[in-house]
Amino acid sequence: MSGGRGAEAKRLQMADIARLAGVSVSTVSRALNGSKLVNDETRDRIGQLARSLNYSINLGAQNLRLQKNQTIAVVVPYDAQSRQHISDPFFLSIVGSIADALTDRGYDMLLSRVDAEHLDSAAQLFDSGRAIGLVIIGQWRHHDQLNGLAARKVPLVVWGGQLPQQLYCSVGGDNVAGGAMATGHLLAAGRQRIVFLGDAQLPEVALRLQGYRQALRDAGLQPDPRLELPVPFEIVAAREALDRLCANGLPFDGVLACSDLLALQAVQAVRASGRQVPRDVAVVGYDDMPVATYSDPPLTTVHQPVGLAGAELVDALLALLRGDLAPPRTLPVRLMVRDSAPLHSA
Amino acid sequence: MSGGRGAEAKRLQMADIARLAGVSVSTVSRALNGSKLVNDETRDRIGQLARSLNYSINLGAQNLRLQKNQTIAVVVPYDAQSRQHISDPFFLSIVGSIADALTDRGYDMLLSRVDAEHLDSAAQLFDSGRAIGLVIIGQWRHHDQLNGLAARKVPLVVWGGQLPQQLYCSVGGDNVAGGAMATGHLLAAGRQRIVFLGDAQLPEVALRLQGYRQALRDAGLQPDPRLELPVPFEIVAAREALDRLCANGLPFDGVLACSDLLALQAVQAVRASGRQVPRDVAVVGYDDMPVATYSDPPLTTVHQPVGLAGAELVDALLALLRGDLAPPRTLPVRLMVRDSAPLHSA
DNA sequence: ATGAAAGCGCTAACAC
DNA sequence: GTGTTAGCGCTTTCAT
Repeated sequence: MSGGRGAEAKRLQMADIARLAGVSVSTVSRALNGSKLVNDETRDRIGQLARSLNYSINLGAQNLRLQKNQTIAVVVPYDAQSRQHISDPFFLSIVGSIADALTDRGYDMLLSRVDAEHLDSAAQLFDSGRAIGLVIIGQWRHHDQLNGLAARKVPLVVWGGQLPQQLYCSVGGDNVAGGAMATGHLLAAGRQRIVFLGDAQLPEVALRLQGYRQALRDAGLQPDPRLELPVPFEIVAAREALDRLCANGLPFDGVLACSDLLALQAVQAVRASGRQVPRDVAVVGYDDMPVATYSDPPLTTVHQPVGLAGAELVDALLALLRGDLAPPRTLPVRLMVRDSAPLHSA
Repeated sequence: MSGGRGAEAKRLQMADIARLAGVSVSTVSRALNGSKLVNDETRDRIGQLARSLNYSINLGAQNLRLQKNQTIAVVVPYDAQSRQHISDPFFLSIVGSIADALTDRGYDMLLSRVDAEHLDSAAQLFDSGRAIGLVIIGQWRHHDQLNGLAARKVPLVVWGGQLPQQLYCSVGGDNVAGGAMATGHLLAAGRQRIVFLGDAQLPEVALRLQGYRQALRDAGLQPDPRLELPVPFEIVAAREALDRLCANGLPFDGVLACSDLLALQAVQAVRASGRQVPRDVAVVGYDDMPVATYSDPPLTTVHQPVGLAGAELVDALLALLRGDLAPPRTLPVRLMVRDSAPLHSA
């Protein structure tokens, strides 16, 4: 044990059970694994004994011997520069969803954080045999690193957008459709100058931006680069950028934000500049986290299928591990229309 | 294209590196562990080789040999009856906080879900050597089971309330103070008939209820049992209970809810019954999740030190593992006053 | 400075 | 049916 001398009794092992039961270790092993080869009476007796002593087969040893392992690593990257912690409700929800899916399927989940600039360091979890596969939450700026891992045959699945030249399996919401849908809604509500909030260096955001631009063009409008604001996910910095936007006099009457929290910051910034939501500026969020339904105003937002996400990610990874093909998967999103951007403004 | 045939490529191991480097496994082992006994040149050469082949020491085998393990299990109980998943933002946040603390200290985190009615089944993670210690989120209805584990010397720390006759180490917010603080605030705001929302079978809730009652008595009021509503954490069922409360004609002008989401359900139920918040009914929440600052109205709520929680839980567990004493710890909470229950009503 | 060999706790041939 | 034995991939005496 790494620590724990203290009150710690030496851990019980199979040999102890064997001695107490008056049989050999093999018999105990067989008994505890429910082998038919062992006498019913003996098996029961050994089972009882083990249970009464809270003995449980050492999984480390068992895995080593059996060359198996049921652990999947779930990797939540963090921003090393801002020392940012896991906090965005969306990441946390998706972790919960994956935890449920893995539990249902009988796998263990190792939750791991890695520097977003070195996503490929996550491979160490696989190389060391710590986990048999990886679920990585987000591509961040390192599509290339993920491709590198896939080229090395590291079994991984990534929550994120589907990109050209992609060697790994991604599962994500339909970001292009989401961006287009949200923008289309704002346009239908009569908004013409729509701000896009999000760092397009992140693939998911880039795809949403693409949908946004397409929707504008479809409406005969020319995207205005000044309205595309590369705010970070980090809330405080985002707010500052928003305040600058509101202060600089550039007119806008709609906002499409790449997360609900970002959208709510936009609401506050707009209000701080003396305008109203949705009257003067309609705001659309992204993710549809619980906060969106309770906020003031409730957010029109693009719903991401978080509940499904865990199962899809896990099933794709398990397919990969079986040697099956796991094509990237784009999950449907839908627009939840609420008061921050109603269809018919008052 | 999602590459990845099955587990084809036989995993690299130390013997392979040894062969390629023309040395013995012992030397490779020493080299990779930075032993001074091996020639500098050889060590570097082996290091390079290993790195270039993405070889990483098999941790399962290493742990078995070294009798060590750096894995902590974090257990998030779930309600088996309602098949409820990890969803309350508070649980998710605290998991994030623990993940950060464990990462900082160099431990791995195994995220595990167990049936809340069988918390003691979490011990299996320890008995099987899967983890060297447990962090359990919440006592639920099974203080007794947790005591049982502690009596068995299972190294565990529990997020929850401090109870009499407690054999295990708990870390939690000051629930009595939180309940009293919130109630005192409502009283100071002139509210007299305050509903308490929460299932007092859960120790944390029971302690908050105790604080609530005490605050009432301190104000010369007699707690009215009809105002103590044992709503579940589960949102839909809670809402139904709230609607019934609003319908049954029992007058009340304040609400203390045991989570922010519960508080927001209360807001909606009150509004659905034709009354206003906070004018007719002031509402106080618990936890101070992000939703509380953005909601309509922003919630007055008891702030729990989630950021601290992870570090406190982990440090307590590590102390236990060192054989040190880990006394239960009650963390300070504070009231965040916002519009759902202002001090001075309009 | 390096190698051979024993063994961590377990399972699975292969005996009997 | 049950015991004996040989490893799973690694570290570490103990030799050299």
